[in-house]
Amino acid sequence: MEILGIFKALSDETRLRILKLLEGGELCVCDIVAALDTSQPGASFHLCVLKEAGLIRDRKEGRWTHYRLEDSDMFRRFLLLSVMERAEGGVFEKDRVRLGVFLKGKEEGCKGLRPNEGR
Amino acid sequence: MEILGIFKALSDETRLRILKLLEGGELCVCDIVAALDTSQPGASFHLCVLKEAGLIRDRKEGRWTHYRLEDSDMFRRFLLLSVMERAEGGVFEKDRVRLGVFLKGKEEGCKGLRPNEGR
DNA sequence: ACAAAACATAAATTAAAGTTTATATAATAA
DNA sequence: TTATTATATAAACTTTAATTTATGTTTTGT
Repeated sequence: MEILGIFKALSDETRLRILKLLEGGELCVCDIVAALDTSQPGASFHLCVLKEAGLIRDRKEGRWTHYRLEDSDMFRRFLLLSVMERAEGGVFEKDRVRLGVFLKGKEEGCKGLRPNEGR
Repeated sequence: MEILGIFKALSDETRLRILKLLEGGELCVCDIVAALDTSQPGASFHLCVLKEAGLIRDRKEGRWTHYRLEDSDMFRRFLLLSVMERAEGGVFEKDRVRLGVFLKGKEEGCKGLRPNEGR
C-alpha cells in the first residue's frame, strides 16, 4: 500500500529533519551529513527510504548525488508543507546552522578557482 | 513533536484498518476485534496509539468503550480523509464484511428484548 | 594508472515497535 | 455477593527498523 510507505517514511525524526533541510533547495549527501552531524551511511539509508516513498528525487552529477523535494502530486505536497510548518524545535534550527557553516566553508575553499575546478 | 506522533500512528496497517472502520461511525472495542479478527489486547494497543496521536476519541458507556474519529482540526481531517481515499486492498473490504456480520449477530441477539436489556 | 572523494550497499548490532499471554479492573447481571 | 462481560494493563517474546562498521563502486584529479 503506497500510503503506508509514505506515512512510514514520515514517521522518523531524522527524515523530517532531512525534509526540512531540503526545503531550502537541493542538497548533496555530504551537505546533509554535515547538517545532521550523523554518519554517511545513516544519511544514505534515510534518503533511500524517503526516495522509495516518493517524497524526494535524486539527481546524479559527477560523483555527487543531489536530493530535492518531490512535490509533484497534491498529497505529497500537502504532507511536505505540513512538515515544514509543524516540525518545530531546536533540532531543526541547529541543522540549519550547521548546514550554513558547512556551505560557507565550501565556498571559501573555492575562492580563486575557475569553474569546475572546485572540490 | 506532535506531528511525529501523528505520522507514527498512521504508519501501521492495522491502525489504518481501524480508522477505515471508524469511517462508518462509532464502534466499541469488541466490534473492532471482531472486524479485524485479532486479539483484544492487540486492538486496545492500537486504539491507544491512535488516541494518543489525537486521531480518535473515546467515550465510556457502562462497560463499553466507544471509539470514533477525531477530525476537529484541519490537518487531522485531511489525513483521515486521505486514509479513507487512498487505503485500498482486500483487507479493508474483508474487515467491513466481518464487521457487518458481527453487528448483525448482535442485533439478532437483542430480538424481543426491551431497551437496556441486550448487550 | 593511481589515489582520493562522494556515495551506496551489506552484515552485524542495537533499539523500537508490535504481538501474545496472563492478569487486573470496572460495570452489570444473576 | 458472586459471576460474567468488556476493556485495560503488564510482562515476556518476536519482529521490524535504525545504527554502526566495514567494504564496494564510480568519478575525478594527479
